[in-house]
Amino acid sequence: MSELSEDDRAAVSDVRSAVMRLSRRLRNQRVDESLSPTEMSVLGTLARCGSATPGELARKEHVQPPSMTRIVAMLEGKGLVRREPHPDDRRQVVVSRTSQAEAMLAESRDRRNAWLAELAEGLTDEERAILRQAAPVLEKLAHL
Amino acid sequence: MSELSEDDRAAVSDVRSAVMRLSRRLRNQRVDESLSPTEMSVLGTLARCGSATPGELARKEHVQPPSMTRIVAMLEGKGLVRREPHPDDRRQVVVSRTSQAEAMLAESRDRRNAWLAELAEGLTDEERAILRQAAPVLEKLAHL
DNA sequence: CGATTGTACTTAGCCAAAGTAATAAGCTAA
DNA sequence: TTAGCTTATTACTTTGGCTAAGTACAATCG
Repeated sequence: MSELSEDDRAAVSDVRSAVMRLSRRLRNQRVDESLSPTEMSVLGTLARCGSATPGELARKEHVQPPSMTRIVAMLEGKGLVRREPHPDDRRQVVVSRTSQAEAMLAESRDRRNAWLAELAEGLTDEERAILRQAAPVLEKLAHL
Repeated sequence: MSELSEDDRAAVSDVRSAVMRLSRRLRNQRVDESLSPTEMSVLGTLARCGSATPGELARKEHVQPPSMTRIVAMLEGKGLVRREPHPDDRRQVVVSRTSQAEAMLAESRDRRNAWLAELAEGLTDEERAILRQAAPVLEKLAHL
């Protein structure tokens, strides 16, 4: 395995504290009041995967199964997600988005523009470029 | 203000979900069992600033003053922080680290190496370079 | 000088989100 | 067929923020 430089150590330490602060702010300044960031994230995952069982979703989101059960129940209550019996295994459940969820996601994407624009004001073009590069790395880090 | 590209929008959206996932993992996989990431972050801030009042710390960490009061109380209870009266203004309090905190931080830094090394295995040199660049941008984003 | 207004921290109580433990139902393989 | 594993769920707890209200002190205005 590769050795870490002093700079790497400092960077990860900085990323760590920045991530904690950002996560707090994202919780408060969420664009859609009715959906927590995690619920939003689950809808995003479903957008990529099409459909999945609660267990799969829990693993992907790095959340315990009971939490995912709760999140799915919430989303189902809001009509954003459908729970269907698994064709082969009657223990399992298949979760998929409803058309209402797709409409909601589209609208939320629009509303997010205002917030993103405001956020982007504080960054230079160069910084935004760095962020574009960093997004997939953070994504990878989150799944490691 | 500058307009955002489609890529920028996608990047910020990805950063958002990655940050939420990472923050959850950081909460669980913390190196020191007895200290929450926020408490750790406060000690780090104190390491940079030397000493500060609870209000200053709350602003730096983007937390409400009552939360900081509780965090400082917790740290004081563990003997990691000292609360002294402000020399000029008897309303204020000056918080500073104890030598025990410095020892703790040093030990934690050592222990973090194992976790960092494991984490680094999954990243390429290029990705680590991106992370080094991204750290200050995330920091800036968290304070915007 | 005294009253009013403002500031800094604290206390008390609430809430959201995630975790653990225990349960129920269903699959699988000896 | 039964013993043991897996999946989802339910019930309860923990954590870590928040707001509102309270206390003590400072500063300012009449």
